[in-house]
Amino acid sequence: MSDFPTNAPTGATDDLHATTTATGTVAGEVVRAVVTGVPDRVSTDGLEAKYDALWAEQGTYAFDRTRTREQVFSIDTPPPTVSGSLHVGHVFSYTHTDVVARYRRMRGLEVFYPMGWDDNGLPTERRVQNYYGVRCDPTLAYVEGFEPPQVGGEGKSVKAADQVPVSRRNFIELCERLTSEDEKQFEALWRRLGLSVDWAQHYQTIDARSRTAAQRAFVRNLARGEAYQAEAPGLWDVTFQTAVAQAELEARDYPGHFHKVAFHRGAAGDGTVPAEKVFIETTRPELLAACVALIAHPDDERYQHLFGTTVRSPLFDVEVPVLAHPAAEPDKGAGIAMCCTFGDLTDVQWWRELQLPTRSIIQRDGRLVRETPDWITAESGRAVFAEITGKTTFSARQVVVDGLRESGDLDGEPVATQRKANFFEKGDKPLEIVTSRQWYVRNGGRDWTRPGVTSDLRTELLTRGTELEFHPDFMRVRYENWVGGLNGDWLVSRQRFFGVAIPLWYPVLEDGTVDHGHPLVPSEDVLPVDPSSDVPAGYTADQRGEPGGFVGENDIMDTWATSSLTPQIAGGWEVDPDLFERVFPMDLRPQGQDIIRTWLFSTVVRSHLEFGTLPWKNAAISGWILDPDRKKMSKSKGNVVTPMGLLEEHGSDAVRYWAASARLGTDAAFEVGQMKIGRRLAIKILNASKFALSFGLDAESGTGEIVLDPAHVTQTLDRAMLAGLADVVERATAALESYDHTRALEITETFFWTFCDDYLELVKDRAYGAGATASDVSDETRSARAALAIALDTLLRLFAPFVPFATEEVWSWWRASEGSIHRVAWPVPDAARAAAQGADPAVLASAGHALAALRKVKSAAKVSMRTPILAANVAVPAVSLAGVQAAVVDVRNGGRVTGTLELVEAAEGQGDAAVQGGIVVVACELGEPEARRKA
RNA sequence: GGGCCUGUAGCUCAGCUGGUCAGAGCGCCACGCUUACACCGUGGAUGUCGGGGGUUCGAGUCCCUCCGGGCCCACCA
Repeated sequence: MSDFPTNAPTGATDDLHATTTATGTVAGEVVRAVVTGVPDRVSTDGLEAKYDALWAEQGTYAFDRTRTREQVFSIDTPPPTVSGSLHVGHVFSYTHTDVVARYRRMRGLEVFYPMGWDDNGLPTERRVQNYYGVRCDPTLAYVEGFEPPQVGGEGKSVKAADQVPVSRRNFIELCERLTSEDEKQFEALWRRLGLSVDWAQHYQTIDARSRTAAQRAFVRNLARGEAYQAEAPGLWDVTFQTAVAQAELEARDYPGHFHKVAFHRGAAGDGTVPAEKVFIETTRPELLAACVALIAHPDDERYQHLFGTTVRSPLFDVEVPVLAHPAAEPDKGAGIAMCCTFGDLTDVQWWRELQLPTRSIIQRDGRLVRETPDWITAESGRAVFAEITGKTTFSARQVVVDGLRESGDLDGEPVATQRKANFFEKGDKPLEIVTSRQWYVRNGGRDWTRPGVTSDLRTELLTRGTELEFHPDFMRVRYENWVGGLNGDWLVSRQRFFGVAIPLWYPVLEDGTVDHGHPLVPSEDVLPVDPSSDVPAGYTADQRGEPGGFVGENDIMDTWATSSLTPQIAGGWEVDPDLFERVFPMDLRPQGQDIIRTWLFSTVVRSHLEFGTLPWKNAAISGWILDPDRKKMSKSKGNVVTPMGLLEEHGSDAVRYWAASARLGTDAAFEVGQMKIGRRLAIKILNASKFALSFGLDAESGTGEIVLDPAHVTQTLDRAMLAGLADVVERATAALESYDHTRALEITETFFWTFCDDYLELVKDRAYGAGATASDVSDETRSARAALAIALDTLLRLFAPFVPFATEEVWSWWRASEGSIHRVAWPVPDAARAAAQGADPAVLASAGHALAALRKVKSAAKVSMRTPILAANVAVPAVSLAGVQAAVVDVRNGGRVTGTLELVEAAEGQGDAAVQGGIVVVACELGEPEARRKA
């Protein structure tokens, strides 16, 4: 990918931007809207394609990079893994982000909303291998114009032997080729969902810009002493044959057996001490040959006499010391442990602290070494080992256990046990511990303070955690637990082939050995480099691997080493400084809770080390999608219900509604029912809007002018409705400000249904203004029409972040000249409140209850709602009486009361406040149910 | 073993700093083709707010405890 695309605003986008400032109804000004193009029959079908195209054409979501940092709201969007497939969980969480983006945009902020694609890492590597039938071999040279042996080996894996080895650069090119296809599909889905992403702002985690950023960050870490290499025992995956970081660990149940094994203590030559068997218990008897000591707790009574002496191992007959160490737990196993190099991390601790020798027998492929080790000197021991050389740990265990049983050193039979073992999250064999040279970046996992700084890095990072606003707040605990529990620095090197290379070379000394201690570092201006093909400064290509020459670092970086830089990559760090200063530090990082320890934390580390700041102010954490049976929705199940299928079946607004109904940080059920409700809401918005805009239009053309003039709103009921709406605006805004989109939606939705069911029913007769012409309407009619238009204007804006397609459709019927609704201002309560003239919102509630009471009579009488009421006596609680009276004309119209409507104050205890606000129809005379006249 | 979240009508969930908080929608029942909407409308029924203690004049709402569900970390002898 080339340089960051610039977005010089076009004329069209310029106009749209201009409308982001508060104007019209939002500012309480008079707006004259021309209604055109309201369809006879509304539908949500096809809105996605129609408006996606329009938004793209008009650049509705294009980022205007003339804005300053204070005017920008920047989002560090999670780059989805393109080699996987999107599932409903993605739709869910990305919708949350989009709601925030749309809200902030309407608040007048210029939203920087990029999209990245994560094509780094093992899933892509495997997919490229199978798709093209190749594998990456970094030792090979780049081949210009390489064509893979096959294209489209989808689904079936190609045997390693049949894969054609290619250079890393060729492999990366194939990756980019393949993922660009995936990206098209992903983009199509996101567009259909209505994400207001600026599609000009996108990146791939393997593209040149990302590789440059990752290498630049690493080189700078190195220069500041934050990156270092060390030769040390570490967790190792034998399947993938790579080192694994703490963050990639997963503890899983793993079946094993306890073996009670005897070590032998010989009798003292002078006969003062008798021969003794010392029993240990182990689940890894195959490591017996790697034993370097037996270790018990210093206070353990049982072993006091053994400390400082030696014992001999069974079968191999190797002498090992018995030592004391507080990490030994007396109540575990036999209380005395066999320390091997290396069975687990405790062994590493003992080995390090007690300065034990290294006796490694497990190779990087998970098999035992092929040569019998020299520390086994006894003939019998060497003979036993010869039987297990080159075997897998599993086979070796069989041999050793059989041998122990035969020699009588196995006490009893192995006892089955269920233990926890560490696994690489993508692997299926327990991790081994092998010694290797690796690169690390400091992350507070080990004590470290920077030169000239007194604070410890871990403390600094914990402080950053307190500065970051987590939504919901309790997610911070996960960050703190993780940072507090780190037990080592961040292992960033991986012994894989596909990924961003560690940008280093090493000198080869005259004797042919590689001098890892003095890496050759590229200057930043030549990045990105691939050390396997590029040549360090001052050397020539033919010096590669030669004495006096150089070798390239073969390792690549952890995928998180790139992903931890997404704000820098998307923001154009060092590539586009002008952009970077307008968007960084970013405002928001949305992400899943499962990657707080990886993505979130590593991004904080990188930003802290490089800039001494947080990478963003807010972190919005979405929950999981659960199956109806309350289990986390599995990938397989999630793929059965494809996101695109969902959108096609229910409509994007509907699916968004379902997603937006779930709070941040809370798991949500996959609920088709919620989507149906969302669809209903979208359709209701279309229908109610069509109705609210229909009054006073020219009957012939269906067009006309609607005047949104607060001064026209003179009637109490209309003012009360707007007073209620003002409260809704205030509360919904407060909710969105605190990242509580669910609440904002709920508040708006509740009001909207009241607006439809009660207010619209109450005022429609008055709004029709029977007999009135367009130019000559009564004040009452004009008031209803203005109130309807103002309310609709506000409601559409409130709904726009959640239901972007239906609201845009309605907007297009009467406000198209103002551009997209998604670029107009978010409403403020003041405008509606001013129009309400201090009216009490309760008037609408009271009138609505009165209407409901009248409807109840008809419902109970099983007659149509059109049935006229000839006369009625209605008891109204004192608190509501004035309100009902103030809107009595509308109540009569809504209830089709043709005769007398007598309102009396309800007696104490008359009516139930929970039912129609306590309003009771005491007596009622129904007219002829005209609905019965069927053709 | 440590920690976080969660348990409210059949289902999905609201109930914010303790006092109309016992709610919404779906589903269910009955009715209704009303000049926006049958992809609809109107009305109705539904719960010892997981169990048990406690604080309080008063507790889904605070405290303790137990039980159930989900998740994170630690635990590899």
